[in-house]
Amino acid sequence: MNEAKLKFYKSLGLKLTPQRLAILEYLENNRSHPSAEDIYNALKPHFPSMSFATVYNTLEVLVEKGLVKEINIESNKKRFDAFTHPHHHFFCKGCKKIIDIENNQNITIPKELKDYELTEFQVIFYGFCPECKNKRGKR
Amino acid sequence: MNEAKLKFYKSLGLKLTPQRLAILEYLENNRSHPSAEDIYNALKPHFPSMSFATVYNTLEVLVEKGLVKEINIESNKKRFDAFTHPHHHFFCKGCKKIIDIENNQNITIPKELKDYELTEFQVIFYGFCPECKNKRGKR
DNA sequence: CTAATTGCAAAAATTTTGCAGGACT
DNA sequence: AGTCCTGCAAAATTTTTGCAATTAG
Repeated sequence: MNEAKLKFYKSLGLKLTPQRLAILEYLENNRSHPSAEDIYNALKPHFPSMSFATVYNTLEVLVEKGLVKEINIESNKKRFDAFTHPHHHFFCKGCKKIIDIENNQNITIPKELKDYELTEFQVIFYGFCPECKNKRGKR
Repeated sequence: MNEAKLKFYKSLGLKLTPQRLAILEYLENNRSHPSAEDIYNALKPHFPSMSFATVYNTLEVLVEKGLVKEINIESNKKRFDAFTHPHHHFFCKGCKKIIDIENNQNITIPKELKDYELTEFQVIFYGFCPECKNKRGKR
């Protein structure tokens, strides 16, 4: 991670512990939208003493600071995304893969939300990726 | 529940136990997108012996048969919706309320999904409902 | 009558919490 | 040095499972 980024993180009041940096870096280099467990498993070899609590604590802080987004698509499992520009997602119902969709979508703000405060929206596409589509065969 | 509906449910090969009927009816008369626990709590007074397993089993069957949809918006909690026509949702980050959005949205199918099987999509709007908006005050 | 469904209790999966010791600034 | 962070273990939350007893068709 470069100097500028380090400074930026410090400016948010974050202590830059090795574990925290590793989690951030892992997320930034990884567009697979990993779960807390994925992150834990990936980093465990490098930080044998690291605990789940640290992963969860760190993710919570990163989400608070807006550096990471929480994705709730897969049932009962949070997944995390360090790509924070507005974008959409495709969820494969077979292998649970999530891919980023960067198309612009022309969303109409519903009149029902007139008196609401709207902070963001996203489109989620569901279906089967090419591999899973083939595995299930024709129907 | 009327005759025609009962016949329809039977035609799907579903045994119509009192618990199952109560769950279905509760969902059909309720657009709050309840969780399994909400359903359990609502029906407990009428079926003191009913267990969580029954609620979960029933919901699973109803989802399989396409009578109910599972909604994964709130982190780590499944919610259920008997309104199965395609529609969108608003999620209040304050009180966790989910409301239906029935606007048509002109979604562009992304070219990234060319070789994918697309089964459905939905737009999720996030923000604060009028009550929660006021509670948090201006910022 | 038979297979499907229920209820119970235990287990699984994921996330949260309290606290003591340790590390970052 | 002081505060924030880590690691551990226990708890909390939600969902799933195994199995014996019951019930709908």
